[in-house]
Amino acid sequence: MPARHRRRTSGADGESRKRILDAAEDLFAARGFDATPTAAIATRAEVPKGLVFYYFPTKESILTTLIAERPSTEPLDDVAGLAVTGEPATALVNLDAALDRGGRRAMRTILWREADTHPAAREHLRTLRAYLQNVTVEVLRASAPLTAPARVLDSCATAWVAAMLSAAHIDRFRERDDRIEDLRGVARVVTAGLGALSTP
Amino acid sequence: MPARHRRRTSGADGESRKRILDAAEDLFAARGFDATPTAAIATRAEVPKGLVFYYFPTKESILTTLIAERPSTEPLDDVAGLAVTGEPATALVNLDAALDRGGRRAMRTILWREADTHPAAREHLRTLRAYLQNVTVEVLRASAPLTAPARVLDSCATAWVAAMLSAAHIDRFRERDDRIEDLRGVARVVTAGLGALSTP
Amino acid sequence: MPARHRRRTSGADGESRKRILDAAEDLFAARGFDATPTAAIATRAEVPKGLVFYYFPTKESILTTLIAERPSTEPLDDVAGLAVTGEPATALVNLDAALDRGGRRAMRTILWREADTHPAAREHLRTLRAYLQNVTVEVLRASAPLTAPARVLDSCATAWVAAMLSAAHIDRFRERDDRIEDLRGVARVVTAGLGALSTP
Amino acid sequence: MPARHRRRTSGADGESRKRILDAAEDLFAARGFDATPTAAIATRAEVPKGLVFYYFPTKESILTTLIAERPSTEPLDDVAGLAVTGEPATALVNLDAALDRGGRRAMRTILWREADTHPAAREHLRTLRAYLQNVTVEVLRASAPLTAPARVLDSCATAWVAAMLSAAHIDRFRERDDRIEDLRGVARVVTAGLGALSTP
DNA sequence: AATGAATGAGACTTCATTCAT
DNA sequence: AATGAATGAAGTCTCATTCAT
Repeated sequence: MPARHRRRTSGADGESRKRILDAAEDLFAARGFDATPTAAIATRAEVPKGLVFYYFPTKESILTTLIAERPSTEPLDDVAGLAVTGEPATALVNLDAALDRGGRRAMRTILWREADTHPAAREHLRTLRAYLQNVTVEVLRASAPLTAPARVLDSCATAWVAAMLSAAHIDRFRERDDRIEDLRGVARVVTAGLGALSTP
Repeated sequence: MPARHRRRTSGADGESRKRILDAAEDLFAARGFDATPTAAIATRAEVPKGLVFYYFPTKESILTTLIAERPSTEPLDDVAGLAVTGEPATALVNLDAALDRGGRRAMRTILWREADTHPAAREHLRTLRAYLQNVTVEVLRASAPLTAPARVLDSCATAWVAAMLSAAHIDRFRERDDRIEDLRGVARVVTAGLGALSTP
Repeated sequence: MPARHRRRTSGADGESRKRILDAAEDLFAARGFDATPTAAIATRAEVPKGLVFYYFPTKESILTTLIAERPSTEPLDDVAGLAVTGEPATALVNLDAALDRGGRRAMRTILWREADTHPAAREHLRTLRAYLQNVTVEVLRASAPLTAPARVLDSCATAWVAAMLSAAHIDRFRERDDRIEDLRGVARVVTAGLGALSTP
Repeated sequence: MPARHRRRTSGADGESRKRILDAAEDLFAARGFDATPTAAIATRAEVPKGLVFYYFPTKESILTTLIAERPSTEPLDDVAGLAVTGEPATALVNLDAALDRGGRRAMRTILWREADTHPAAREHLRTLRAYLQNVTVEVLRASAPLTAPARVLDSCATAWVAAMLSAAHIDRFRERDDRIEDLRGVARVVTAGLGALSTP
């Protein structure tokens, strides 16, 4: 006997809509988009099946909405605050922590998994990468004592972004502590490299 | 009008089996496992639908077989040969090229996409990562003129592996040339860092 | 040209579900469970194929539901009323007629055919047999003038139940009239035996 | 890797044929005809799949052959020997034992299960029933001291055949000992009835 | 705005049977 | 006489989506 959904007096408007998106985010991340039936989304959201299609014309549009409305990383409002003058390595690690704090783990999983198939995800990823690169350059510039050529700064940022993304995505099955320890080491190497390639 | 398959008298042995695996590899990489119907595999392999299940009891087992039989990266038989004494940055870039040459791009795409859902893929990825880390350490040791503490070498390798994987996987939608240019820069930073953190 | 089903707005509640069970009952009885495609059930029920699985998650569950919901024999509400004092043979024949009237022929066919393979059917059959045995004992006790030892009554009931089941199941391919004629003879023998083994 | 069947030097001719029939008999009895794939028959017979169709043009013909060649009950060669003058009840129980000894349990299971769908099985069952009826009459006539009218003898035989078939088929899920105990009781009732309805 | 029965295309898989060797 | 790869029709089941209420 299917659990009747008592006519939800829709506390705040759009309450159901949010529940649907929440459910979809969880399920898409856990099983993948293709392997998630809309019926499962409705069940987990505790709304009737029909309501899903009332809010979203297609299953695809649930994904699109998720990508559009739920940032994988909140824009950092105080990049300068992350800098630690004279200790760029610490600053980099801070940056990773701040980004990790701000974002939605599930959304990142979804974005990468679906990037091959859904242009919106691909596009989002491109933007994200560029943003990370810029922020990293900023943090390094504000923290490193020396002047480095733009190209060197860029390469350092590329290395660090790769390390962060690797830790978050590729190494997502490893223990969190191990990943952070690895990141510290990489930060040291990158900033040492930055120092060596800068003019005093 | 369905293309009748004239009874293919198994020209070479295992010919059909190979065709099926080839087709699956291509399609899984292009659309993802879930989005690839077994019928599409049969069509692309130019074998009748039933034959797919003659060789592989389930769709899942096609994926498992692919992961077991088709290495994402051939083991490098001459790691030492990649070293360039005194020029570790060049050596690193060589390493990336060698790995890229040896492996199957499609398999890598598949492995990462399905890692969340298929344990076999996850396991394979773990092994791959460890292998890359080891090889990178070897190459650096053989190329760098100075003695670096093990921890530093490890961190450098971690950084480089992250860069290679990033370039191959995360940045797979960018132009190939751009990615290689980026890798060169990262190699320079990493080796500079290695030098700075080593004892002369 | 596939018969489009105009969207049947569930006239009476559970209407479609009943149609599906009806169709399944007929077809399972006629061809057997294994030989009945779910598509045939849908066609006969005049519902779209998908609806069958909306109501029943698996084909097996259609059978289980049938066994659970559709009695092969209605419980007799007036056993005493079947008794004919002094004429136990007549009473026995009455009993058979009453049971035959109350029950669903198709369900019995299904139950016996699937008993080897479906535990639910086997269990149901066991219960049915015990019920028939009890009812027969009651009818005999109420109709026979003499006092018979419990063991004798039991054996008479066993004989009669065997005869009824044989007539209904094993001899189901013979003419109905022949079977009834046979039953009358058996009733006479059994009650004569009962008389002979009773104390006056 | 499929178990290669070493080219059986076909010890006695028809060895494979027998193995196939044996396997089919077991499997049809256990799972039913429809639920038994020809591949399973080949596997259990330890012959290659193709060989099944070398000996039998269709799956159906395996069943037909089984029914034609493998009697569910061997014809009793010494019916008279079963009689026990003056103790018809004992004689009846002897008869059941003799029949049970002679026959193939599996074949009986198959025959009843497939009777609804396969005419050959139905026909065989009809013949079997008639045979049992005749033999029972013979045994009773040879054992009972009194002369009974033919109709009474017939009814007694019908009752006994029903009891035997019930015990063998309908009660096949009960304990064997219980069934035999029941049969003894029924034999007593039937012979008592026979006595009561006979003229001295 | 909300609901859940209804719909049918299509997915994976099974299997009797064929046939070149 | 024997073999096992090949074939395709058909079966069970899933699911996005529609729609009357």
